[in-house]
Amino acid sequence: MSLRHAVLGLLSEHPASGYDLMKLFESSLSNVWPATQSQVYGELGKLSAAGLLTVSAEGPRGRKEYAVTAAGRAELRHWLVETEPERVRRSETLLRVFFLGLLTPDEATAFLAVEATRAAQEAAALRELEPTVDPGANALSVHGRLALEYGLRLAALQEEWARWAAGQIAAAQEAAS
Amino acid sequence: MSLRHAVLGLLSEHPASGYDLMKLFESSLSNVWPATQSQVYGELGKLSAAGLLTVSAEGPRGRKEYAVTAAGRAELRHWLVETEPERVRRSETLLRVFFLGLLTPDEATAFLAVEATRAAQEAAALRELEPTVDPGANALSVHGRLALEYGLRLAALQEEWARWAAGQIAAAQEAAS
DNA sequence: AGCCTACCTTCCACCCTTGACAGGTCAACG
DNA sequence: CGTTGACCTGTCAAGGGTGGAAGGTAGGCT
Repeated sequence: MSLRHAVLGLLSEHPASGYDLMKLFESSLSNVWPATQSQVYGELGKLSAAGLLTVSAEGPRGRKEYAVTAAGRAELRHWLVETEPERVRRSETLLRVFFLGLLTPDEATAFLAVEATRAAQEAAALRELEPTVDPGANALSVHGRLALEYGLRLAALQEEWARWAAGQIAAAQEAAS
Repeated sequence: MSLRHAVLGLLSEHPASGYDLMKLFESSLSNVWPATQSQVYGELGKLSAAGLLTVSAEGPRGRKEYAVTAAGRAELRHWLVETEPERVRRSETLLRVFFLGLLTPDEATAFLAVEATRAAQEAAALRELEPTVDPGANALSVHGRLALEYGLRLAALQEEWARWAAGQIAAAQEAAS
């Protein structure tokens, strides 16, 4: 349901083709809302059928450039201001944590260790992304920095938590013996 | 794809009916992996057809109690030890953050303020859940505590981040004027 | 005895997401 | 001139998640 708004939002900066949008998704937005190409093209079709987008230009290879209409901007604004974001937290990792008791303590701590290093790697990857986000570039990147910071903090949290949890398991093991 | 493992995991503690499972989901697991009743019953059917579960007892109102088979335990273990958890981070809130530039600074900070109070409320709700998780009760609750701690830390992170982000926007606004 | 509530299962229709496939065109380089 | 690679759009099947509706039974309370 939010993909449509992601597309509207990206196009509100400047008109683009489906192909362009895919690149935008891959570069910046993929971390918060991944999308496949079939989804993007499908959504462009639906949005223009609904009058929220128009084909603003046609290029070389059948390229169609879409631009947001007034109705599209209104919808985007409506979404941002008057609707509540849906928060479904579904974490396969945490689901596994619930069942860690089915493993031996060693296996469980190993799992958490993997989790910790993974979080560290992700933090490193995000830090490499940091200079990419040029402060003055466009309005999107300004707020992209905020999202990036969130990602960094989250990765740090995950690493610390995983280490702490491994410690908890080790402590419980000692208490039992 | 993980719902099947959530069901297997819950049943590995003790046998239960679909109705029982729904209550378990609502009480503990819903925070990390929500499920609807249609999903649960469907999954029970598929799992017993696949031989990972058996009907261990039949009760009053057509109640069927399912128990994990040896194959089911093997599958559960396989999932825990030999497969990688899927990590798709899809956050509608962060998606909106990317497009906060379409709002006035005041509207944007208001959005973040809502986010901060929401995180605080969630933390409070989780803290109320804390005594529910009895340390010695069952193997599941031991690790449930770990998941709960994660939730608490995450909520704290979200609140702090939202306040920080609001500050960033205010600072940018001042710099511009 | 009768009713209400909790118990308990099952089916269906819709949407989003994924992944794969299909197909076509322009530009540049050797 | 021919091939390669980047560009560009589109369709389809399958699967998971959501929400709602339907339908029926046991136990307890008045």
